[in-house]
Amino acid sequence: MLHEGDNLQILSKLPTGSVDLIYLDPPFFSQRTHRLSSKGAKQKFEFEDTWESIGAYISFLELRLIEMRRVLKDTGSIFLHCDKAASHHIRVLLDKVFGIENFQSEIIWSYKRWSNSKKGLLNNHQNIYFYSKSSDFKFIPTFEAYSATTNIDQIFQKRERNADGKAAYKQSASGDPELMKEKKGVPLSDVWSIPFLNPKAKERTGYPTQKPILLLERIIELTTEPGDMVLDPFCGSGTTLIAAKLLGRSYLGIDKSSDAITLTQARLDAPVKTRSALMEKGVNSYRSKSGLERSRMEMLDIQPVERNKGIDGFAKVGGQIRPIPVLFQKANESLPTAVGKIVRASAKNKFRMGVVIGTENSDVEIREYDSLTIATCGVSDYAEAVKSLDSLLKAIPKDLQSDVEIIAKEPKCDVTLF
Amino acid sequence: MLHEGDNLQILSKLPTGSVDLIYLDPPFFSQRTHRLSSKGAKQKFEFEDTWESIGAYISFLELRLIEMRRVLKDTGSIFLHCDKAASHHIRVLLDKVFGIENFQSEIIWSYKRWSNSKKGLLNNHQNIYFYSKSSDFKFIPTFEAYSATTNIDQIFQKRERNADGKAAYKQSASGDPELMKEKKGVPLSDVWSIPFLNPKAKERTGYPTQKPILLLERIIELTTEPGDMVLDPFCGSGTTLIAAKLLGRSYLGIDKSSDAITLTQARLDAPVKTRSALMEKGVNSYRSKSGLERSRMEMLDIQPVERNKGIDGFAKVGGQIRPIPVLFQKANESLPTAVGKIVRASAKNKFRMGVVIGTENSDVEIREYDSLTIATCGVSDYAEAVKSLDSLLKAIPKDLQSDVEIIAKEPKCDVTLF
DNA sequence: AGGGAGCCTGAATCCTCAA
DNA sequence: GTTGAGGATTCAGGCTCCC
Repeated sequence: MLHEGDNLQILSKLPTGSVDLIYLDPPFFSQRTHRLSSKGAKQKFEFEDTWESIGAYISFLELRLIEMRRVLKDTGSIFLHCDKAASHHIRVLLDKVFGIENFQSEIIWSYKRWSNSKKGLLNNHQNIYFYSKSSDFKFIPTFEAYSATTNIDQIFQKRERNADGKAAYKQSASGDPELMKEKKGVPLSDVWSIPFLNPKAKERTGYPTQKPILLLERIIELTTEPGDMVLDPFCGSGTTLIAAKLLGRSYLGIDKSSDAITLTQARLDAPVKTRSALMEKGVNSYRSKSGLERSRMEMLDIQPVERNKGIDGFAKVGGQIRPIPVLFQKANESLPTAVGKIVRASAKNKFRMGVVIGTENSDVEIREYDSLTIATCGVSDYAEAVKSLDSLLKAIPKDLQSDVEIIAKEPKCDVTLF
Repeated sequence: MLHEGDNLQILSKLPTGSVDLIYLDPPFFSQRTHRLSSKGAKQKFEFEDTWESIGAYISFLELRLIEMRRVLKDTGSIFLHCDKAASHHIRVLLDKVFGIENFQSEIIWSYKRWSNSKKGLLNNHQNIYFYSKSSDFKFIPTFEAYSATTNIDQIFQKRERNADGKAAYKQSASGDPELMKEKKGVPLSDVWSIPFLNPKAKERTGYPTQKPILLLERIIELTTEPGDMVLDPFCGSGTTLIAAKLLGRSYLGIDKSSDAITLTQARLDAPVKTRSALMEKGVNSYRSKSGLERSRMEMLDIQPVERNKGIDGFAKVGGQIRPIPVLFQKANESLPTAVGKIVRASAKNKFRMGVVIGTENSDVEIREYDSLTIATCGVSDYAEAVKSLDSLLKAIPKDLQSDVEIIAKEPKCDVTLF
C-alpha cells in the first residue's frame, strides 16, 4: 500500500502495534537540494534537505519517531539510515525515544565509490541504527562463511577443559577425536560491504540517494518472516517496498512527493533488480589470481589487474602506477603464447612497452612487436625476479628510458612470501 | 617522553600549540572493569571503566579535550578512538570543542574476531573520530590499490567532454587513445580493514584493549611528518608511542597507571611488532584457490578450506557445513592420487565420508578406504557437475544417507562461470 | 532478580614434526 | 638443515546456569 502525504499525519492514523519492521531513510541533514539529472530520463526527481538548524531537523524526526514507535509491534525493529552529517544527534534521539537498552547495532554500510580526490579520507560508508521495541524482538539468525584464516577442518572437533582448565580437543576412549555434526558459519557482522548503486545500473530509477535492493533485502530477512508488515515512511523511489514484495512481505510506503509515489507504484508493478555479478558474487569472484600470483605481484610492486586476459598488472614507479603492462607466463602456456596475449591486449590501448615474466629462469630479452617493446625475463624466486627486472630496465633502449625508471624494490617484510 | 599521572594535570602544563597529532583511546564507557587474565602472564593489567552516568563521563572527557585543543598546533589533528557505547555523545562533544567545521571523518576500524554467537549482529567495528584544529591541517595524501573491478587498462586513457557535453576517451589525430603518464591509485577510504590483535600474537603485552601497531602507524603517517610531535594522553600499553618511534616521530605519553608506564617504557626499549602474514599481506594471501575453483565451489555450495592440501572444502546441507570433505582432482594429478590425498587428510580427523570430483566425466563410484567412504564423480561443466553430484548422493550407502542429503542447487546467477 | 562463574566459539597465531 | 603443513592454543563477548 502507498500513501502520498506528510508521514506524520498518515502515521498517526495507523493502528498501534501493527508493524513488524520500519526502515527509514530520511533526509540526511546535508543542507542541500538533491536532484539527479540523468540526461536521458523523462523525469527529474528532487527533494529538499535544507534545515533552519540541527534542532529543527531533530524535532522534525522526533515527532515522527514517536509515532513510529507506537505503530511498531512489541517484537518489531526499526532501522534508521543516515550518514555522518547528523548520525550522532540521531542516535541521541533514538536512545531517547526507543531506550538505550533497545539499541542493537550500529550497522556500517561500506562501499567503494568513484572518487574525486579531496583533502582527507574518502567517505565510503553510511550508518544504519538498529533499535528494537523490546528485548523480545524478532531476529532471524544469519550466518556468513568462515574467514579464510579459520581452521575449519579443526573446529569440527569437539573441545573440553582439562584438569588445568585449559581447552583441548575432546577424545573418545579410543583416542579418536569427536566431531560436531555440523557447523553454521559465523554470525553476520555489523559491517556490510554492499556495492553502491553504480551510475550505470539498470536498477537505477533516476531518483537521487536510491539504495540497492540487496541492502534492504538483508534488513528485511534479518527481522521479518514472510507475511510480516514492513513500513517505510520516507519511501522515495520505493526500494524498501520492492524488496519487501520480492520477499513476500506486506508493505506500506509513505512519501510526500507525488512523483515518488508514482515512481514507486511503477517499480512495484514491474520490479527490476540488477543481476550484477559484483552484487551477487562479491568482489572476490573478480579475483582471478591465486594467492601465489598476488603475493608475487605485491613483492615486485605490481598493481594487479583482474579483468584482462592478457594483462596481470601494471608496473609501479615510486608508488605511481605506469602504463606498462606486466604478464606472467602461465604453467600451461608457452612463452610466445604469453607474449602474443600481452601484445594483443596492449594494442588497443597503445601502451609503448610491456613485460612478460616467464616460468623458467632466462636472460632478459627485448623485442619489438609492432609499436610495442616487450621485455621477457624468467623468475623462479624473488631475488631472481628483482635482478632480472633490474637488468631488464637497464637494457631498455635510450628513448624509452625516461618512461621506465623502475627501481627494483626491497621486499616489504622479512617473511618469505613465496 | 612518558608521564605518570592524571592527564588533565599534565596537559595543563604543556605549552600551547606544541603538538602535531593527538590520538586518544579513552575508556569506552563500557561500565565494567577490563582485565586480561592470561594464565602464564607475570603481570595482570587492569583498568576501570565504570561511571556514575554518561554525563559524568562526558564532563571528564570535556575538560581534557579542551586542554588537548589548546596544546595542538593550528595545523594539528586529533583522532579519538571509541565504540558504540558512547560514540554519539563523544561526537556531540567534539563538535562543541573543535567545531563542526573541523570534523574531517568518522573512521570505521573494521575487523574479524573470534565470535560469540548472540542474538543480533556481531560487533565487528570501532569508531575513530578525526577532527582538525583548523581547515589548514596537515594531511599526507595516501592511496590504496584500485578495486578488483576497476578497468585499470581503461583509466590510463585521457578523457574529455565532447560536443554534447558527454565524457569520452580522448583521441589523437590518428585515432589512437592518449595515455596518462601515471596513476596514483584510489585515495584512502574512511573504512579501514585492519586485523584485530589476535590472542596468540607476539605483539600482545597482556594489557587489555591493546591496539595493533599497524592501526596507529596509519594514523601517524596520515597527519604527521618525521620529527613531528605525537601525543597520547591515555597511552595504556603504549602502542601509539611505539608506532611513533618506529616512524621517527617525537612522542609524549601519559597514563595514570604506573604499571602502564612501566610496560610502555619496556616496549619502547625493545619494540615487538608482530610480523603477521595477515596484517602484512591481507586476508587474500590466504586464499590458495583460483577464481575458477572458488566459483565452482560456490555453485556447488561447498565451504572452501584454505589450509589443507587434501581438502578443498566441506559440503553443505541445508546451509549447514557438514564434516564431509570435498577434493577436486587437479589437472596434473591422477584420480587415485587425489583420492590418496583426501584419505590421508581425513584419517586423523575421522571423517566418515568424502567426495572427490574428477576432471573427466565419469559415473559415480563409491569405495571404502579404511573407515572412510569416498565417492568419486567427474565433471566438465556445471550442468554435469550438478547431475553427477546428485546421482553420487543417490548412490551412497544406506547407513550414510542421513549424513549427506545434499540437494544439488540451482546456479545462483546466469553467468557461466566455467 | 541480580550478580558472578563458567561455557562455547572461531580468528589467528604459535609451534611441532614430517618430508 | 629447511620448509611448510597442519595440530595446538589463546581469549573476550555473550550466553546460560547457579547461587
